Amino acid sequence: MGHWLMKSEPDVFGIDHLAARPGHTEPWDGVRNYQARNMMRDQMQPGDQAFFYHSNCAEPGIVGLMEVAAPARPDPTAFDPEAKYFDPKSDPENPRWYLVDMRLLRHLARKITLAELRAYADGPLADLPLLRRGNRLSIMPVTLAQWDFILSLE
DNA sequence: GCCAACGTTGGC
DNA sequence: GCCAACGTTGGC
Repeated sequence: MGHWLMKSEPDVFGIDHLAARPGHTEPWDGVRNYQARNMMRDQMQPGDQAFFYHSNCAEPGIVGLMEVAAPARPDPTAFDPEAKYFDPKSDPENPRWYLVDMRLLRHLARKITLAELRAYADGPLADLPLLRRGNRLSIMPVTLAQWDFILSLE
């Protein structure tokens, strides 16, 4: 089973938005980065778990746990001229963008902030992409050791 | 709001 | 294939 970290801006789609969805499940659409797409399309499997990370907000951090609810599929918003993330170069016959459906497992008992994670950047979290300078990946792999360590902070 | 870092685009 | 220009991300 794989482990991941997925960013979302709480003002746009935060953990409470996910909690309010039917089945606590939502298509993780709008990802328009090839590295992130490749991870969703090629590596993420149903049952994989992911941290829900709030980005671009006053206190960024991990706020919940999710699981992959269904295998990757083409992102339909790429085909919709009305959609914010419409991409005319994505052809339904040869889709450019993919998504996975994510289900909320639970909120964390407390937010584990980016500042707190940084305290371990020279230790157990040395290789966590989130802590690398200039990191902009919205989806990234987390090793089992990193996963367990972060959860132990809760 | 600022701005560093990064990915993408497109001219050549 | 190079690389400058541009747009976006995201912490602060």
